[in-house]
Parts: sequence; C-alpha cells; structure tokens
Amino acid sequence: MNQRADELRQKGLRLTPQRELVLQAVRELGHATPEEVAESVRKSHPGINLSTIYRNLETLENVGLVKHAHLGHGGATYHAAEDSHHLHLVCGSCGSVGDAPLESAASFVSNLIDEYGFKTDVTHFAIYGTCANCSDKS
Amino acid sequence: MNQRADELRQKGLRLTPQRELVLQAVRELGHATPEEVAESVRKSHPGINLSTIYRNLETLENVGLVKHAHLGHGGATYHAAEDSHHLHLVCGSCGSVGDAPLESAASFVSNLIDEYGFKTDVTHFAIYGTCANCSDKS
DNA sequence: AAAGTATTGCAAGGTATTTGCAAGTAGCGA
DNA sequence: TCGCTACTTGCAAATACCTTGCAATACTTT
Repeated sequence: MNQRADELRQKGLRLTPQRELVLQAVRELGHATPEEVAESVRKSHPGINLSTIYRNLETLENVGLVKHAHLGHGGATYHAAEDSHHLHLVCGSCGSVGDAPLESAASFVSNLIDEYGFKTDVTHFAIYGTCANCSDKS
Repeated sequence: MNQRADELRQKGLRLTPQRELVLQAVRELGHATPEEVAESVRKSHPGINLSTIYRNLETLENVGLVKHAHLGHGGATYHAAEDSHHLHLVCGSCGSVGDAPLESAASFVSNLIDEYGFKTDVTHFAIYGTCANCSDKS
C-alpha cells in the first residue's frame, strides 16, 4: 500500500489500523506520552487498549519510525523520527518545553567526541534549566 | 554534634540514625537509586524501611545536602550535593555512566543563555549517547 | 526527666507500564 | 477469493516504583 507498510512487512510486522493510528497520533502531537497518544487515538477509535499503544510505540520505535525522549521525571515522550532535529529545553520552574536547533550544541557535542570519544545524542534527554520567563520573575 | 546536625535542627529537622545512614550511603555510592541506597544501608542496619529511604532522600534534598539527577529511564538517582560539579555521560548501549567536567559544556550553556535566556543545569539530566567503548565495537 | 513533635515502620494505596493468554486478523500463497 | 499461519489485539492480572495514613518511637528542647 505504501512505503511504510512495506518497511513493516519486511521485518515481519503488520500494518494494522491500530498501528497506523498510533503513528498518526505521534506525528500530530509532536511530543506525547503514551497516555496522550491513547487519548488522541481514542477520539476516533474509542476501543483501543492502552497496552496496544505501549506495544505499538515500542514496535514503531524498533522499526525506526518513532523515537522517544525523556523530558521530565516520569515516563518517556514519543515523537516521529522525522522531527528529532531539535533539542528540548525544559524549564524546571514552569515545566514548559522549548525547542532549540541542534547547532546550539554543536561545539559541546564535538568537545565530548574529541575528549572522551563519546557520541552524544542531545535530543534524547531534556536540557534542564530555567526559562527566560521564569528567570525574570525571580 | 556537628554542622550537619545543626543545619538540620535549624530547619526543625532531626538527625536520626537512619537519616545519617542515608546521607552516608549517598556519599559513598556516588550515584544511586533509592533502591541501591536501601541495599547499602541495610548491610549494616537491615531493618530500615524503603519508605524511610525515600522520605529521607527528599528531606536531605530539601536541606540541600543531596541532589537528584535523571540518568535513565526509570527513577532519579541521588548524589551528595558536593559532587554535582560534573555532567553525566550515559551510554545507551552499555548503560555505563561516565563523568565529564562542567567546562565541556560551558560554550553550550552560554549559547543557550545568549540566544534564549535559558539557564541550563547540565547536571540534572544525563547526557545521552554512545561511549567510546561501544562505538569501537560496532 | 518530661513534654512536644518530627520520624519510623508497616501496610495499604497509587500510578505507570508490562505480561500471559485466548480470540481476532493481516498478509502470503494456492 | 479462500484458507492458513503468525503477528496483534483486548482483557485482566501482574509488576515496578513510589507515596500516604497511622500508631508507635525517639530526637530535642526546657
């Protein structure tokens, strides 16, 4: 039917309605927890089980269509693989999540490679701190 | 008895054996989950309850003797406030946690301040990536 | 030493995520 | 198009991790 389906099938996986819905929801939502994905999917298809969401997020991640990042205390948040080209600035004070381009971290990343041989993925964990807004107030 | 005890008492808190043990364990362990702290403490004092560990970690953090960081999927890990002067390089492949001095991120941090007014605390979340060891193998 | 209150241990309660299993269904082949 | 096989789903139970209520205990101050 399309590339996506083929890619799944090649790995012995199937393109089920539920799986498509999960992928679509992740793409629409940007960053979303499994719970939020479930909520979104259920607007059109109320019957979908939470464990199905979890299993599909995992499956889609294995295939490379989806990635997860850790933006806070609790669980992971998921986003489409296509938009993992920015880092997440999480404000510990107000909880807001801002974006910044990868270039902001370019020198940092190359530092770590040069000095430690460590290949950094700055998108996977949040960059924690205090946003401009909250800094002003204090 | 000592500075630590006084500092606690000033805030209406008490220095209990359990509390001292928790602090000592955190200092010895470097980075530790509540579970690991419990395990360590129980070697000398088997009766200590997990909820006591959790409550004391929280209390000690409020007082500023202990801090927590997010180094992986699950819960937080705790360390003594004194050694929060490094960032954590977590390898997604082997799970190892390496340290790097704050200076490695200095330009990154000032970038984010200049461009977004965002004050970064690079120690709070792990820096995720692949360590030199694991890069070699692949 | 006694009183007052923070703290502890225990058990129960939460929340988030995972797992076992029978029923359902996508996708390949005839 | 039909059937078969194996991947998936929904459901319920289980697990992991952490929090909370409460009565008993034990630091601290007086």
